[in-house]
Formats: sequence, C-alpha cells, structure tokens
Amino acid sequence: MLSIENAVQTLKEKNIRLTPQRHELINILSKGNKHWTVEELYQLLNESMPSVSITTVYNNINLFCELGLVKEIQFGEALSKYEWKKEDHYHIVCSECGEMVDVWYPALKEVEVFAQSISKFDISSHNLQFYGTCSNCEQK
Amino acid sequence: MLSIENAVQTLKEKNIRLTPQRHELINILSKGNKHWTVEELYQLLNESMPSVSITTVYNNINLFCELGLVKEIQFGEALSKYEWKKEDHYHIVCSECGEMVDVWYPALKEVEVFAQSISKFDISSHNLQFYGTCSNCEQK
DNA sequence: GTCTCTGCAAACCGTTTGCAACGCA
DNA sequence: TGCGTTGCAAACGGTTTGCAGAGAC
Repeated sequence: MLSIENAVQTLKEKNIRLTPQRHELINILSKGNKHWTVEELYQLLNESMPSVSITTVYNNINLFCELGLVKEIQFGEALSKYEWKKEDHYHIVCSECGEMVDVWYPALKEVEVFAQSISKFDISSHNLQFYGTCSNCEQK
Repeated sequence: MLSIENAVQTLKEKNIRLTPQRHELINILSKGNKHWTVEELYQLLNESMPSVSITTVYNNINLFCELGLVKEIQFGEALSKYEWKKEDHYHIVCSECGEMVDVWYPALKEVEVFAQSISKFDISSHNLQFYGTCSNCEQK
C-alpha cells in the first residue's frame, strides 16, 4: 500500500504543486481502502472544503492515475471507481448497489499464455471481475 | 450459434414486428462472427438502407440484447461492442485499435468458488478480458 | 513574481426520450 | 385499420475544455 509520504514525494519530484485540494484528496484516497466514484470523492472533499469544484476532482484523480498513485476501475455500464494504489488484485461488484470488494487471487498467467498461443495478439494484461449480490442487498 | 430463423421465430412469438430495418440488422449481425459498435452497425445498415436512423439502431440493438439474440460487450473506456449470440467465451481486445477476437477457454468456475468463499457476496458470474496488441498494430 | 492550479461556464458526445408520421400485420 | 415502429430533434449526464483570476512556491 502506497504511503502518503511517497505520494507527496512523487509530486515534489515532478514539480507538481501540493495544493490543499490535492492534499485532502490524497488523505481521503489513502485511507479507508475503499473504491470511490468521482461524485463520492467530490462529496467527501466538500465536507472539509465546501468550495472545491468537481472539475478539480476530475483534474486530480486523472493526474493521480497518470502518476500511478491511484488505479481506475472500470466496470461495464457503471461509473468508474478509483482506489489507492496497491498490489494487483481482482474485484467483486454487487449488481444491485455497486458495492465493491477486493479479491486477492494469484494472477491467471497461464490463461494469458493460452490466449496468446491461440491468437495473433501480443497479450500484455488481463482483467477479471466477479458479479454478484452483496450481503446487504441479499437481505432485501 | 443462433440462426436467423430462430431469431425471427423469437420476434414472432413476442409479437414484435419484423421491419425491414430489423431484418437487415439481423442479417448483418448473424453473419461475420464479428464485434461491432453501434456506429459501425449504423454505417453498415446505411449501405443498404440510406434513410435508417441511428436511433433505430439503438432501439433494436437494445431490444435484441433483451431478447437474448445479441450480447453486449463492455470494455473499459471503449464504446460497447455487440456480437451475435453464441456460447459463453472470453475476449481479447487490442489496446491500439480496439480489434477484438474470441477466446474459448473453460469457464473459471473454481475462481468463482474461491471468490464466493472469501467474500460475503453471492457470486453469479464473472468476466475476463485480455488486453494486448493485434498483429496489424504490432507491425506499425 | 512566476507559472501552475482552481473553479466557473460552456462544450462535448454517446445515448435516451418525446412525439408525430409511418407502415407492418 | 390499429398499434408498434421509425426517425427527427431535443434532452440528458458524465466528462473535458477554455479561460480568467487565485495562490503555491
């Protein structure tokens, strides 16, 4: 799990300013080990910085993705979610409410090798998602 | 692979009219064993029916998905692609041009079982995509 | 003081909706 | 002939862009 200090260091090295908005966004993202939409981050950020704009959230979440501080998780028709950078893993998503949890399972390298062997593609990565119903939605 | 006759039969059973637009769209989709975006289907349809509107393509591709004649393939930030209904399989997509091919690999049921065992989710399905570079883009 | 960053407003673009005219059954 | 369908235009909604003023360093 990436530390706040490392993230701040990365910004400094690239001469990217540590604005209050960026600092607070890093604070939110690096705690909680969760998955947020842009809108959710905007709401959370607004609690401590009421004047922040959603443009700034977009600007910085994209910047953080480019810097490798944050990973974008894209899922079917749902809005992208973002998580603080950690080791590669898969995700389970609730089809009802969008709730998302991590799955730590060994990377399916042998399936990648198979896909490469039967295609004319040079395979570089793969993505695996699970769909289901979370316990909260199950009860309803 | 679903036949045109079966598709037409499904429409009849549900009292859905077989308009020329629908017939031609089924013709395009059921041949070629490819993956198309809405825009691509619209272009192809326009070759034989110049007056067709993109609204009609949206209406019918969504209808066909609901009827199970067509499967929507959603991929990260890319536009959805659609394929004629066939047995479940995975996809490889070219990160450069979006070119897509099928991968017939046994469903990863044991990974689903694992995901279920370590989460509080009732897992119903999963999705696996491979990313890479197709031979065309490799040469460039 | 400089130059990046913020935040507002407008643009963007794929998709959906409303609706009047059309045409399949 | 009736009602489902088409196709136009407008609306929609998440995201990006342009830009003038603010502010980090």
